Amino acid sequence: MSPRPKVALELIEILDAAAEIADQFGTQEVTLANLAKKLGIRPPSLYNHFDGLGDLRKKMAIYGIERLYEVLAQAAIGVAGDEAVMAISKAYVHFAREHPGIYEATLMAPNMEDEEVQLTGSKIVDLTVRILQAYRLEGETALHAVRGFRSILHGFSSLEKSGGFKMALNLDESLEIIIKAFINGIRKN
Amino acid sequence: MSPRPKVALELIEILDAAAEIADQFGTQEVTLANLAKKLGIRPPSLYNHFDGLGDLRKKMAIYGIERLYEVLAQAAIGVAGDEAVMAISKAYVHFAREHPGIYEATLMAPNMEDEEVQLTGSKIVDLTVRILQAYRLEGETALHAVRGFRSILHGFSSLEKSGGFKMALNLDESLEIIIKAFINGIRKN
DNA sequence: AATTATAACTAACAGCATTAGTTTTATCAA
DNA sequence: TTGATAAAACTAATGCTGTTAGTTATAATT
Repeated sequence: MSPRPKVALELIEILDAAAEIADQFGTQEVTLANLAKKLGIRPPSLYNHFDGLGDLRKKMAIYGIERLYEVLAQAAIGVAGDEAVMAISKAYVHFAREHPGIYEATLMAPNMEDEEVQLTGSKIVDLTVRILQAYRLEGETALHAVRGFRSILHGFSSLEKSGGFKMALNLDESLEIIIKAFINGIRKN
Repeated sequence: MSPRPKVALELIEILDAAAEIADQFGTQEVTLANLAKKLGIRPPSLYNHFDGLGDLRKKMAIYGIERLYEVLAQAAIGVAGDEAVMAISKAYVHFAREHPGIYEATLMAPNMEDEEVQLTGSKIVDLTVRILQAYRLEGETALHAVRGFRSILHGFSSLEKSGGFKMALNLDESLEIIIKAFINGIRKN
């Protein structure tokens, strides 16, 4: 109840708490006030762990991208080709569905050009590139294809979350059809 | 400089001002304080025109969706099939590029389930459906395809804006390749 | 000409991020 | 064992935000 507690708060505990708020109530509810309340400390004390709200958002973005990467990497184990593409696609969308707050935070860094953010994000790009190597695409086509997949997955997740898909039409089925179509389209010339 | 001016402020002027702030400085800068300053009035006066920040965001979303629809509808005039799909795709991405703030506001309504927001958004969906009719897709496939196109276009625009595409690779070229691939994949063989 | 409704205003408040300065205590060196 | 240091909490205060309440001047209407 006083300065310098027995065991100090770890950054990871703070990020977990922030992620919980984000998933439960939305990213706009992860304020320093709410976060401090959840942790049982006062808002200014958070400044001992990160440099203000912008820095928290950046750290949450990196934290979220890393969690997403782990899920995708797991999904890609032991599969290849179409099966691998479908596996990571489903894993991506399911992650965004189960962790809407963390996923949203993934794109909420104050400066996405930030080196650390880019570096973490490039792990996902690299993973996708590696999976697409099965298709032996020529030249820059593979890179364009990666952009295509990321667009589809992010766009689908984003629209699903914001209620953009209103029609009574199975979402997982949509995803499967969309991914299959894009794979087939990329494959042939 | 006093109550009840000669000519009252119109809602459209307010939305234009808000859109200008959004495009120029980002949506997070369209605060009631900034908006009032730009209009030469005091923040509380804005409550005569809409019911708080949430209502402004909703009105901005509708305003943005309508402007986007106009652009897409124009792009679809006098073209059909692949050409039409490519035309509205480019128009969509260019709109998001030229009006990043307005585009972002398009998805920032407090409640995307809102009837008025859904109704405006369905105009874009309908337009896309009509264009895809050229492909004579069977059953629900057309609806899944619409979801695919929206995912690609929104995802691409969103990632481009947030700096997600880091590589030195032409963006318009990527879009063209992605759309062509998806069209080919969706077309029945 | 008198009334009414409108759209501005001022004043005040709560909640937010943030800064400055303080205090307690765990850790480490002498 | 003791003393110094640094870490991590704290209180207090500031300026910004959206918002509400109540006021006033004027355009429009009766």
